[in-house]
Amino acid sequence: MQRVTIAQVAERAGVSTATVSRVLSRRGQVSAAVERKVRRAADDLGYQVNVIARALRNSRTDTVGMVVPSITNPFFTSLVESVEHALGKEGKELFLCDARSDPRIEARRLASLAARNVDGIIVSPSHGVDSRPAVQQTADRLPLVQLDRFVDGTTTDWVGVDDVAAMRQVMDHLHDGGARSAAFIGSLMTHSSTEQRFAGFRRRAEELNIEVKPDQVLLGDYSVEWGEAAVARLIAEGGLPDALVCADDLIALGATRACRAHGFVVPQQVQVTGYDDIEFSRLAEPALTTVHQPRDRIAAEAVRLLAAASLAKDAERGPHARISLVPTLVVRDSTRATQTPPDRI
Amino acid sequence: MQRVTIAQVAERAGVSTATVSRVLSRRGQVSAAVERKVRRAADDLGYQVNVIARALRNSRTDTVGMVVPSITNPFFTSLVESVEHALGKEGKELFLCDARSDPRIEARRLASLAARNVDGIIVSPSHGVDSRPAVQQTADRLPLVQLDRFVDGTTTDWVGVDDVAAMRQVMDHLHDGGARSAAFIGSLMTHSSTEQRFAGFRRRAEELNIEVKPDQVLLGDYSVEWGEAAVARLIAEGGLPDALVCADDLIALGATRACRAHGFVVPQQVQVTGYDDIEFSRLAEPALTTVHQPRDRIAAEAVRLLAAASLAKDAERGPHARISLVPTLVVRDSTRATQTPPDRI
DNA sequence: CACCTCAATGCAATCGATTACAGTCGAGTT
DNA sequence: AACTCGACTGTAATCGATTGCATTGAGGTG
Repeated sequence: MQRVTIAQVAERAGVSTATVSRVLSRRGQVSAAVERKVRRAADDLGYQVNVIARALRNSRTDTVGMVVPSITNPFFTSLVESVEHALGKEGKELFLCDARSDPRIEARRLASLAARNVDGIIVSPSHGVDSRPAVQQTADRLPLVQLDRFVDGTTTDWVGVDDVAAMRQVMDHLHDGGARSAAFIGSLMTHSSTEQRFAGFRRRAEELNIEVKPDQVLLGDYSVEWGEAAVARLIAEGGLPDALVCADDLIALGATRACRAHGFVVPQQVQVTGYDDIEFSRLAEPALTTVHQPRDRIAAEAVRLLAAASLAKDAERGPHARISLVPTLVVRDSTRATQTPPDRI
Repeated sequence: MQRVTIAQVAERAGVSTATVSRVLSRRGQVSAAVERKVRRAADDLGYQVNVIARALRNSRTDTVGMVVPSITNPFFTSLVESVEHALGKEGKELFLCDARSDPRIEARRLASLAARNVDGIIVSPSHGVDSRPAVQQTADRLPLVQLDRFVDGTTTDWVGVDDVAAMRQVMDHLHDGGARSAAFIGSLMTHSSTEQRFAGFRRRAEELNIEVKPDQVLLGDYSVEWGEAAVARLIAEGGLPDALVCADDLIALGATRACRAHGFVVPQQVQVTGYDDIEFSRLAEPALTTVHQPRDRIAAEAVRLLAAASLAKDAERGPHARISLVPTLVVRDSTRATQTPPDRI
């Protein structure tokens, strides 16, 4: 159970700990003969560096921390996977934390990551406002990149997609399919992502002359249940519009399900769109039209930014980057294809 | 950017580092006046312990490592969430790793966790045989609990569900619904979970006199795609049996989808069952009948075992525990309820 | 042959927090 | 008054790996 230390390897090889360290970390000059002896001894004893001790000395851990609002949301899960993959190429590891969509838990996680001397942090903040203190404070102490969502009024690097451009594509597509009225189902405006998506939705709706009744903008949270509840409410309060634009796929899946449960045919009577392109969106009945986020690109950019920030020490930190990538619309069966003759033109 | 150390706090408070440490870690006697001074100084400077240094000294990190085959599989994701929750109550944190279903990556992760001095490891091994060396080796060095799946021939603690009992429930239910023949769609027999589930399936099928054609046992992997492919193959090779018993929900979702795509009505013409009860199983069309795993219980037991193992030092490690919990069948719409008169009796 | 250079190696300090041990001091005992 | 006890506090060692500086010695130069 007790671990093998560098001192034991040194003794066995008949050299000093300094030499062992030089061999094992490939720094400094060591004669071939000694190198062989040391490696031999290390292998025999099954030596493994103590990452903790090394980290203390080097104040580098080769570990990046990541905090997401919810690990059960498939979008974040696959984002995490992409990030881990990107980090792997740099020989770094990922320390993943779930904030349970609670800014207080999020703050604890961030503090804990900082205390662990991670080399940098990637965070998708849980709340557009309440997450600010913790995020800003953490960003002051070490490299930090916000992903997908961002906190209002913070100055850190950010990588995400252009929600407004995405919504323009969605609306154009729905319009092509004959939609003349639409509802928006999102989360409370406490996430930048909902804000942006709603802004894009509203602007393009106006331009295309698609009607959006004030009481058909429903805000809850990112969950299947909320999608179901929102549709139930719409139906109870006067019926469905031509299209339901949802701020994420979970909501859209719930919405679709509720439509069908209430006897509405998707997409003939109501078109439904999602956002994120999680795996299950393709399995729904009907398969969901949604916005595909380029997760690998997002992850790669985030990792690149972190690496850059680690190099540029304190003083010389330049202005922060805001990288927004262009997402693509994935047309499936929950909307009407352009070819389909619209119902009422 | 540079961190505040205990020495700076000590200087500011006009005491020694020892005293500061005693105050901050609530150990040893310190007069009220001094305590106040120290806390004051610590707050003023925004002191935060350096977890790395503490870990080096104490050789405890209050961190548990967890390795799962795939973080994109919703079952594991929710298991992770449960574990994190259970650990939180003990003031411990979770370091999560994804093995990408590859025993080699898994081995690297395990080694890396050990090098980081985690206090214990929870692993759901990727492979029933190839994972052995790494798992056993790691278990020899620190407390380790296997979750859900386990590796053949290892002697470590394990927590999971009684797959055989679960399959008995599944088969009884299908039989009640009139099934007289069935196919099994699972992963290759490289996971203990598939093995156990198949064993339970086969045994109960015999007892109930349900026909299982040898070529209707299809083994692939835990994925939606495989479920789809397997059904396509069954149809091509002579048609579907009365029931499709799937080793997990992803497979079942794919299978259901394929059935419908080929014009088979579920559950009237084919009954389908899953395993795990992931969230999306309830959203499928039709909603999936599946086996619910008591994730919170599993997680709690695992955490308890780890804590126990950490206490009992080396020598006195008793025999290893194998805890199997009883899962429950969740009947939804992809099978025929008992009441429904079977088609052909 | 005296002296210099440079590769190879060892010594010891260092990272930051914890803690065994020792010293100080005031109050209580005899 | 001398002594004991215990509450506080400080000194310094410790965890394990890394690294600046010093040392050694072989080979080269004038």
